[in-house]
This record gives sequence, structure tokens and C-alpha cells, in this order.
Amino acid sequence: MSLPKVTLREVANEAGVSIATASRALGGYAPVNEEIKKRVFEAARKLHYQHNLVAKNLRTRRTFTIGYLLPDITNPFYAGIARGIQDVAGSRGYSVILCNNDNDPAKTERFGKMLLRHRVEGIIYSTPYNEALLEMVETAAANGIPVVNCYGSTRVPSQDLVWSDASLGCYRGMRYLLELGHREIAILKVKGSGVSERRLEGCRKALEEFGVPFDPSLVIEAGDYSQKSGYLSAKIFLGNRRKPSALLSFNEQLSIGALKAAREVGVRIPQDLSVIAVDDIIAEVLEPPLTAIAIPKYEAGEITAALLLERIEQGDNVSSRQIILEEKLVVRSSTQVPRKKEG
Amino acid sequence: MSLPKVTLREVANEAGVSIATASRALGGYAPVNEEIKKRVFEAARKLHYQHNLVAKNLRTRRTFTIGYLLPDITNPFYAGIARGIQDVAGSRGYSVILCNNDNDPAKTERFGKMLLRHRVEGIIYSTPYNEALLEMVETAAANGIPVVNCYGSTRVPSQDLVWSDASLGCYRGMRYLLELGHREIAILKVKGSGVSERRLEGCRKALEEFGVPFDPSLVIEAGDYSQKSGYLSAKIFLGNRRKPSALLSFNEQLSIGALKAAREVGVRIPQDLSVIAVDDIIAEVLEPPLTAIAIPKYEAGEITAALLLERIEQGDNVSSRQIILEEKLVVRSSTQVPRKKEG
DNA sequence: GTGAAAGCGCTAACAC
DNA sequence: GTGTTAGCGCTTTCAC
Repeated sequence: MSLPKVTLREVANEAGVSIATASRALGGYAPVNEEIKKRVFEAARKLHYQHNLVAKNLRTRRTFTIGYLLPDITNPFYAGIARGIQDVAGSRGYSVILCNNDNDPAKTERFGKMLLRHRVEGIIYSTPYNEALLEMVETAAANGIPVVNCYGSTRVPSQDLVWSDASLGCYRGMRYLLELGHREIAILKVKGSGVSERRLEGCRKALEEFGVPFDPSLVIEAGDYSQKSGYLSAKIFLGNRRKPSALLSFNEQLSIGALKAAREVGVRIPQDLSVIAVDDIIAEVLEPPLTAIAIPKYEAGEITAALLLERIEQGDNVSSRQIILEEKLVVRSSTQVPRKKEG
Repeated sequence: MSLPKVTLREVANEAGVSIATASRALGGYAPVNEEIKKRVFEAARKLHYQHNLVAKNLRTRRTFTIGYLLPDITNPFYAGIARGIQDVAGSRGYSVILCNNDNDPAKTERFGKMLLRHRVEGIIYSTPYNEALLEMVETAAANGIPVVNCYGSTRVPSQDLVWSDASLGCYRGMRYLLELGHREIAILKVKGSGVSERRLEGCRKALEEFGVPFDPSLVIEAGDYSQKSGYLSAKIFLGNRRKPSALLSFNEQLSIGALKAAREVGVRIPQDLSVIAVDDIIAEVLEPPLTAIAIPKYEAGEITAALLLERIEQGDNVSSRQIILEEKLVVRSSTQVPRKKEG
């Protein structure tokens, strides 16, 4: 392969100056005679010189690279965050290495080590708790490389954290349903999920404000955040004698399953059942287009990256920050006023 | 920040051996006395030594890093490819730097240069043609770093190319409709798209095999691959006197728009109109679940990465390869036999 | 302003 | 098997 790699030495020779001068001219590290500068640039162009960042990084002990540890880039939620991160990192001259860990501790450990060895200058993570993640964060901290949490484990103490207010989001959704006149509102949550608990809090707060007693029997617990779980859970509550007039589900995938179940048993949306889903990835193209509680993934990514770069560049002497973004309600056609009660 | 960074020197001192021996022990570059080896590992562990890849990379002139140039990771199509790439790269010890260029020549140029300066060992691209892309590919080639095209510009000559057979995919979709008995089949393509032309070829081949004359008036040209274009185009053909019994659309987003238009004018799917879409990202959760022609994005990513790594490791003396994957038909409920013609 | 030289942290000859 | 030494390609004192 490859032609003889051209280094600063060649450029310097071609321009008839020392390596140091060539470096200074090209890198703008120190003032260089204009005429010489021109000669150096000309030589570099002519030889197709490509600045070797590996060498530079070794010498300067900086890499302008950060790592992003996420479950799966194929999940649009994380893709949104990733894009936000990359946009601000890129605009400030940093590259980012993506690591899909599938929430697998073994992969987390492998990638974590890899990032540290690559001497990334900072790490962002969006993954749930496990031992390997905790250890990664700790050794990173011990090595003085900042770590910021963006929708990742709340059980891992990290310097900065970016999330959105799950409680507020659901408070808003619930309020909207209550304002429409709904009083029997089913809630589709996920068992054992901390976020689900916070969402539930928001719901309760709204109910309280409307003087509607919280009814635990209207809370359905799905096994996980999947379409299938949503489908199965919805089948159960749709089969009950009790007919809620609205459903607030804590995840888009769950809602898709619920929609399918509703269609199968002839429950029309929104005429028979109003539906709100958390997250707004494909809600708009579903049938009917879903009223949704939108999570600001892209903005979260941007802000997270900004916090990280600040720590990298200003040094690590800032106290830890928690940024909680808002989740907004996007009203579409899956919600309407409830039908009058029969009987 | 940071504790005094521990280097091989410290580890060697701690273990009471030379730097070279420590390096050999840790890196497994050469046989080392078992007992000494143990001492070195123990010292490394004790000091929390992290192998410095920047230094190693400079010395060995390798980086085990590749670059992936794509339009936008937020687009599930590219996210699928990216995941395939990262999985095989990761499993073979390579990291990948993602670059979202939004098809913007300026970004393409910036990222291209950045990758070369980082001394990536190979580049994969999935972006349409522009001058900057062409130049990037050429300078990479000139520097001996292999470049592989995965669903990227067919106008840029590259060493290897991975695509799927657009013509075959649509041939299969068309055949399926014809087998069901459809004879008036509308085709929703995109103006000025090379892929669309190949898809059209597949359609014509199927029609020919069934002895059904190709009718250009059934081909609708959308302005681009967006929902809105699909909606507008569908509105037009649904309003015509001529009522095709089926629609084959060359993109999922187009189909979503078409579905919406159909609902608005009371055309039921599949009773009044059978629909097939190309690509299978959210086709399953649409209403009705769409029969789709699936594009093997993940597999394409895997294969592309494998080809690239092969070139990196075996050297560049293989002749160029073109891998054309199959697109498969996934039958769901948006297609059925046509209704009998009225009158 | 410019050049000589040291050295970032590692690996790989080369001797022993 | 092990140690000594010479770089990888840069940036950055330090002299001039």
C-alpha cells in the first residue's frame, strides 16, 4: 500500500526551513515570517502533507476525542442523543467514538477500557446501571477524565447529569386528559423501572389537583418496554368489565402494542379510548396520530456534550450539575373528550 | 485533574525489570519468564496502569480505527448499517469514528480530512455523490487507505461496494402483486433518483413476464423521499378516474404519506388498494401492517466492515469487489387479491 | 524569527 | 529471555 508517508521533515526540506519552523507555520504556534510561512504551506500542499494527529496527540497529551457509551444506536432514542453529542463535539473539533454495549456488562467493561486506553478526554454514557458501568465511571474519575450522564443510570454518581423531567411530562399528559373530562384513566407502566415511578408521581399530582382519587387498579404493569408487553397488558385491561376512557402509556413501543390490541377488540381510538404515549419518535405516523409527551433527546445530547467539553477545557473544578429538561405535550388526534357514560 | 499518569516505566520499576520486558510481558510480544510476567502484571494492576494507545499507535504506525461517513445517524436506515459496521469492527478490535455529514460537501470535506489526520486505517461511506466525497475517496486512495462504499454514491469509483439489488426487490414485489391478480398497479417513484430507475426496471421485468404491458401513466413521480411528497403524489393519483388496484412505492416514507392520503379520501387498504413499500423500518407497526420489501441494512454494514478489514489486514492487492445483497419480500396485511372490477 | 535538541510513551531491533 | 537503544512524528523549551 501507500506512498512514502510525508512527514513534517519532508515539508521542511521542501520549503528549505527547519522542522520547527514548519511546525510553527502550519500549526500557527508562533509567529513566522510571512514569506516563509507561504513557502511552507506551498510545500505542504504540493506534497499532500497530512498532519499526523497520532504524533501530535502523543506530544501534546491531548486527543480531542470523546467516547459515547450507549445501549444501541439502532434505537432512535439514543440515535437522537448521539446526533446532538456529535454535532456539538464536531463543531468544537472533537471526534466521538461510539460504543454500543447492549447493556451487557462484559461489553461495557471492554469498551470502557478501550476508551481509556485511547486516551479519550471525556466520556458520556446513556446506559442503565451495572457493576461494569460503575467501575468504568470510577476508574475514569480516578484518571481525571470527566464523565457525564445523559439519560443513564441514576444509581451511578457522576459529575454532571442530563435528564428530562419524567414526572412533569406525565403530569402534563394527565392534566390534559383530566381537562378533557376523563376521570377513569388507565396507566401503562413498566415494572421495576425507576423512571416509571417518577412518571407515576406526575400522574398522581395531576389527579390530586383535580380532586380525582388515585385508583391503583387502573395501573397496569408491563414486563418491559416492548410492543409485545404493551399488547399483552392492553389485552388484559381491555377485557376487564371496568372500561377506562383514556390510557396514558409510559413508552411509545408499549402504545403501539396497545393500539394493536385495541384494534383487535374493536375499541376505537379516540372515540372509545383516548391514548397518550410518552416519547415522540413515530407517534405522528401511527393511526391515529398519537398525542405524545416528547422527550428532548437531541437537545439533551447537545447539552451533555457542552457540559463535558466545558469540564475538559475549563478543568474539573466545577461542582456537579444536574440539568433537567422539560418534556412537552404534543397534541394530535388520539385524544378527545370522553363519551358520556352508558348507564 | 488527574493523578500522575502511570507509564510503562513506572510499571517496570515497580516490577524491577526493564521497560522492554514490561512491554513484552504486557503486550505478549515475546516470551517472558513466567515468574517475571506475573510480577509485571501485578505491578500494572497495582498502579492501575492503562496501556497508552496513542504512543503505541505512533510507534507501530497503526491505529485500529476506521471512519464511517454517513448522512445522518438519526435516520434508521443508516443507524442499521452503522450498527453492523460497529459490531464487526468492535469484535476485531477496531474502533469507529462516526461522521454525520448531512450530505453537505463542506462537512464531508472537513470530516474526510479529519479522518485522514487521525490516521484511520480505512473508511466506509454511505453518502450520495458530491465533489467533496469524490476528492476524499481519491486522497484516501492516494494515501493507501482503503475505502468501501456501502449504499453510497455509485458515481464514485471505490475499491469495494456493498449494495442491495433494488431491481430484484421490486421485481419480487411486483410479481407478488401480479400473482395476486392485480393488473393495474401504480408505481410511486422519485424523480431523478438512480435507485428509483433500477427499481422501475425490476417492475417492468415482472410485468413483462406476466405479459402485462407497462403503462407509463401509472408511474407517479414524487419530488423526493418524504412523507409529504408521498402524500401529495398519492392525492393526485387517487383523484384520477383511473383506479389502480395496487400501489408499489419505492420508499417507506412515501408510503406513509400515501396511506394518509388514502385514509382521507376513504380508500380502504387492502380492500380497495393493495400497498407494498420498499424498506421495512416501521412498516410493521403501521395500520395496516405493510407488506414490505426489506433492505438488509445491518447485514450490509457487517459485510462492508468485513471487506474493509480484509483490505486493511491482507493488504490492498485484491481486485475490487461488488457485493449485491438480496432484498426480500415480507408479506403482511396491506395486500390482497383485487376486488372484481365494477362494470 | 529561527534552528537544535529533548522528549511524549511506547515497540522492536540488536546485542548479550 | 532480558536489557539497551533507537526511533515513530510531532511540539516546545532553549539558545541564538
